[in-house]
Amino acid sequence: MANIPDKPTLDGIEDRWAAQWDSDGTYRFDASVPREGVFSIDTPPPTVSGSLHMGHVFSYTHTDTIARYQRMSGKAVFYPMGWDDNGLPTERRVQNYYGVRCDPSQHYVDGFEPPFRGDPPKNHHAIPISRPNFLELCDELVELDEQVFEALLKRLGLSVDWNHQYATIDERSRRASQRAFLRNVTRGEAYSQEAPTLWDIDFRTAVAQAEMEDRDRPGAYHTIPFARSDGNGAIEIDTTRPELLAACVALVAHPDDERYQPHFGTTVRTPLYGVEVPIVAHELAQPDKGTGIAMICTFGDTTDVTWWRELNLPMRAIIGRDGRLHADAPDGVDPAAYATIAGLTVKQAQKVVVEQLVEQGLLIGEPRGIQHPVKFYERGDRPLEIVTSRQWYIRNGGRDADLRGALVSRGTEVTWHPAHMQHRYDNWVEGLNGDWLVSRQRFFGVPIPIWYALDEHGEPRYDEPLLPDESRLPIDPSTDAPEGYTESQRGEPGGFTGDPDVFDTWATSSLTPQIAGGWEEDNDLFEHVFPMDMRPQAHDIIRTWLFSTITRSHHEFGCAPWSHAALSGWILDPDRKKMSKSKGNVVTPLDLFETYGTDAVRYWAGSARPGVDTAFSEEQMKVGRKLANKLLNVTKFVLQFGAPSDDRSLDDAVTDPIDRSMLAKLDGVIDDATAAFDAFDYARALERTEAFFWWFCDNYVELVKGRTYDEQRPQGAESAKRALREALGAVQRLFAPILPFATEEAWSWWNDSSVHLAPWPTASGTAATPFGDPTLADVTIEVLTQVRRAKTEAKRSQRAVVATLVVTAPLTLHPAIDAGRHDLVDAGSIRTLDLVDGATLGTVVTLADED
RNA sequence: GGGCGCAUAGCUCAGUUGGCUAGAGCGCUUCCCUUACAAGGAAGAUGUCGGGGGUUCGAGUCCCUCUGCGCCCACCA
Repeated sequence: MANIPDKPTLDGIEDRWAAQWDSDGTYRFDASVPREGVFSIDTPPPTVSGSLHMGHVFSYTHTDTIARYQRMSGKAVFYPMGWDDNGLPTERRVQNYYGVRCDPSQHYVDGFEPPFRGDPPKNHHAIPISRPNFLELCDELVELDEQVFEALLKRLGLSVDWNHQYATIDERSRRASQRAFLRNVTRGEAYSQEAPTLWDIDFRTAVAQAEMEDRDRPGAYHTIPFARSDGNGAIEIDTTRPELLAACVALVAHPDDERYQPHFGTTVRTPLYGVEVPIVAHELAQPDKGTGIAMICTFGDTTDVTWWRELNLPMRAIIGRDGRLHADAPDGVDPAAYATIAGLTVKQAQKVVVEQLVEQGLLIGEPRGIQHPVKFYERGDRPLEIVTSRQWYIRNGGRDADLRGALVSRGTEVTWHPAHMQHRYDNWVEGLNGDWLVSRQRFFGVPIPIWYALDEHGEPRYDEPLLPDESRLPIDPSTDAPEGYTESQRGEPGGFTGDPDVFDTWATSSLTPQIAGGWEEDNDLFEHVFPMDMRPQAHDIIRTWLFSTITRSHHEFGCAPWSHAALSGWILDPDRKKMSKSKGNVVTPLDLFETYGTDAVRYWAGSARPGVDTAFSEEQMKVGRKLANKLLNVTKFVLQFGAPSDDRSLDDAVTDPIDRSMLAKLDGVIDDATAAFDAFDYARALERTEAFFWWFCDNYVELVKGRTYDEQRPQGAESAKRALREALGAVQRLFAPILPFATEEAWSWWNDSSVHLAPWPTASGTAATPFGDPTLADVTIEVLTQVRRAKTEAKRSQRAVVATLVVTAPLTLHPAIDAGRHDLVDAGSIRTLDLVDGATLGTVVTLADED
């Protein structure tokens, strides 16, 4: 037990207590507790690609309050920490940090030293290095970043068990990711397919539906005539992508469109290239768009893919993986005409094609500028193209109504906080239009653990992939050989080749409950924590992380991966706009921790209702600091009265009606806060606790402090001391989830063990006993308030003596006022108090003259 | 086009099954160095609960409708 300081302070308590919790193992998970006594959390692994920002502070605080409440409620809390260091963000950061870029054609250099470590000059050209060298640098930087993150999260006071950590690129994650995938393949839940795929031409990788977003971009309608093959005039189409004319395979109109019905089954010739293409009907064609008839290209957008597939149209692809037009003309296209655009970028080609159309009089009118939504990879800078490539997919219901229904149904096994977030999940799952593309043509990721046998011509046999035995995992098919082959057979006819791709980062992070829980690695642990109790996350990644995690759990275990999903909101600028990264980084979390104290920042976060977007507010942090400070001061004050002189039961010791009334009020607060935390509503628990706390400090303590000193009334003094300590202890514990540092500090002055391991308070039951009326004390306090008002209005000090106080009150209130009479006289410095009968509560205050 | 959320004091927000004159904090005004706290304390002013209609003895709360804002999703020629 520590001594009570003369001058309580919040300064420095974070480092002191964080170190203490570390050395005491305060938050260590006890894996011996049976599953029903465990509360397990599927902690979001932050992307380790920069710095922690206020969004992290906000949502991790919310989770931590729940973890702390559950721990105090007697649960063994499994609260691991993961790092998402796998994937593109890390690759980018490594490039920018070391001034290098990955070039798989380079050879490995032993002991390679990068040209820079941090901030290469702007004019520096990234030097190409081998894939293994690049991956080494990824590992190095990720290690550094994770140390910084861990320090900051400890400073935030997260009650994470730091013995349970993982990184999405570490060996255990790679093993889990590959194992889960191989099982998906074996059960037919994953497959590879050569198909048109959304493609980012800068990153040169395929992109999944979930990673795609719309951005408004300027474009222009070009009206172009297609000459009818029978020589009878032309059909005009509108297109925003004239550069794709060479890729045109058909024109399409709605089957009910009378304007075009006569033309279905006939053909036209493409301008410039002279390819004969059919006019076809499909209900996706919209009569009110443009001229009502569209050209189908392979491929301009995802609708083209649908048409191409459903109408069995030929392939005439012209866009390559680098975003440039293929060197050779596709089948049927006039090579001379195509040569003028071969090798150009999409943008350059459009310019050339439009010029050619104008020259040949094939552009009707002027191009009409519009703003229209264009599909982008969420991390990309140029519009997505669609190219054909072989990719791996995991079935997610996008092409199977039964599976889709099953996954929606899994969503109903989860309790959503707030409840309406489930709509977003349903909405997403029901709107899927393809399976989940998991392969990526990148470097820093979990390798796809597959080889392909090569036939006698050296061509891969994709229909018969070679799978490693699970005991070998993790493997890298680019350096490991499949069973039954030797490394010398790599790339040889009759030999094998490794799948060159890696998994999308979501393919691994969709397994966080499995990875953190020790799936197939520590079966005992896994049985104690899975399915998990809580998945906390932001609502913008319901369609990615949340959905993919449910999908993997559904395939592997046939259950939902957790019973609760807690969705946190966004941080908004004070002007209610979504907080931009740049702005969010101006005020760093560490600065705020230093300025206001960690508890104050947590108070701001904890004041936000679950799932509600919340304005960034330093004003709220100031209020939080005030609260934490008050808690220390009132603790010091209450404790200085000393411990009660005996160990009678609470019911026996607290005899004064005012004290019993206060405890009854406290009972209600404890019940409310407990119910709120059980419903994951930390904000409501905080609000109720806080309201009680200020009432306690401003009114109850002021009212009874005279009595605690009063040697004439030892029983009353004992009652007050005991009630004060009872309430203090409850309040400290009620605040502990939100303000872990200040409560621990205050608790340590009169307890030997951590407040965070103390039992969550329960109602004393005072409310059901004599004088256990929570409103009784309020009558006395109302009178006290009127006395205070009289002093304020008289511009006198609150210490001014009241010569006589006449209280008028209905008879029903007289017992309450008599009960508080002594305390009132003390607190108000009242010489004589007369109580008379009257219709309403009122007072006449006569102040004594000033000396 | 489909779905979801929000609208209460100048600002940020509570208001859980409908129930006394609608609450808190910040900000604002006045006063007080009072023995836990001046990074404090006491007191005070402030609202057509977005508009309209309905159910009810009674509606901020339930129903309908309109308006405004925000988010998610959608095949975007």
